[in-house]
Amino acid sequence: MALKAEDMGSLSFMVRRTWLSMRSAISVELKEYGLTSPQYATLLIVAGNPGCSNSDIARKVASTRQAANEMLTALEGRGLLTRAPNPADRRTQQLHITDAGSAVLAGAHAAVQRREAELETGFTDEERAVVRRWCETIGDKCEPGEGGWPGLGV
Amino acid sequence: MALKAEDMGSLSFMVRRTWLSMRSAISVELKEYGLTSPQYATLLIVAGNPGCSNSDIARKVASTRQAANEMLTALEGRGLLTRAPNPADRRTQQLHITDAGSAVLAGAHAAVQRREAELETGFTDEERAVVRRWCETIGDKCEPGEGGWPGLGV
DNA sequence: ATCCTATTGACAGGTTCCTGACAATCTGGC
DNA sequence: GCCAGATTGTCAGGAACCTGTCAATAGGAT
Repeated sequence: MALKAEDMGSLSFMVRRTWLSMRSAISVELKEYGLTSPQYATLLIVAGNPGCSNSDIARKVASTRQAANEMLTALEGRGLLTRAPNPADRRTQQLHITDAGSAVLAGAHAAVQRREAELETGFTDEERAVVRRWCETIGDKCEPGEGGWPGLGV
Repeated sequence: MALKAEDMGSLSFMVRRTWLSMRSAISVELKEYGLTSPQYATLLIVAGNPGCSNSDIARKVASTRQAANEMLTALEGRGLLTRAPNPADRRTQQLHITDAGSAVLAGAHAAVQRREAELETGFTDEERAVVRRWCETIGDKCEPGEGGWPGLGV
């Protein structure tokens, strides 16, 4: 089935709108945990990658070191994660989630998983796989320079 | 093929990263037109919907009236679009793209279409259709209240 | 040992989003 | 005609992104 011209208004427009919609919907779920979508995602990454750095976070979400820094500063300020100097590299800080952070994340994660599962009902495993491959591939191609990402997973 | 648990870190995380990546890549293309991705998308909507309102823009991109207002204020300030009172509804303003806006948009659109076509190489028409339907459906389900969007197209 | 390039985290200022609130207006029900 | 609820655009303040810049550090080449 060929796509109509007007369906191709803009790919990035389509993705942006999907993101803004999901962010709003997920924010409703996260509100009771005092988190926003980006904060939740950041805690998820740190929990899954103990010892990772500010730059690692920025790379994983395809944002800037500055944006990651601000996010981490706020989460550290709330006691949800800690930053410690990396003895092996004095430029770098190592991130670890705190007990408080883990507790918040556990509840938030369940809520987000439930809501996202709802959103994706009606799609087959194959369709879901196509979407994931599309997102990963497109994201890779957007990266400046060679090679891919450190993986789609958090 | 069943998806692995770790592939399901978070759907919204995946979409967010795709958006941030595309935004960055498209910004490179738009730079010479003095536009950002959101500005480009807004001009595209106004060009395709002469007379639409601030709230129409907000709905079409799934953002807030305030966000749309700020975007439009900036574009109006640069002479790329105009706002005029709507004689049929004194609450509402009608948006129209200017000649300067159309000129900028024409060049920008060609550049974005080219780059987005590059990004999507390697995907079949069917796969592209799956992604579009996924985005539209997910976005619809995120909307509070009943019914769908005013359409995916701009 | 020196030097160059790259990387890191942070600062400053700007853009793009948000929530909450408000006044003006519209619309439908009574 | 009146009124209640909804809609619109805007204000104010905050969160999440960005670019450009800088100092400190790492690592490889010489």
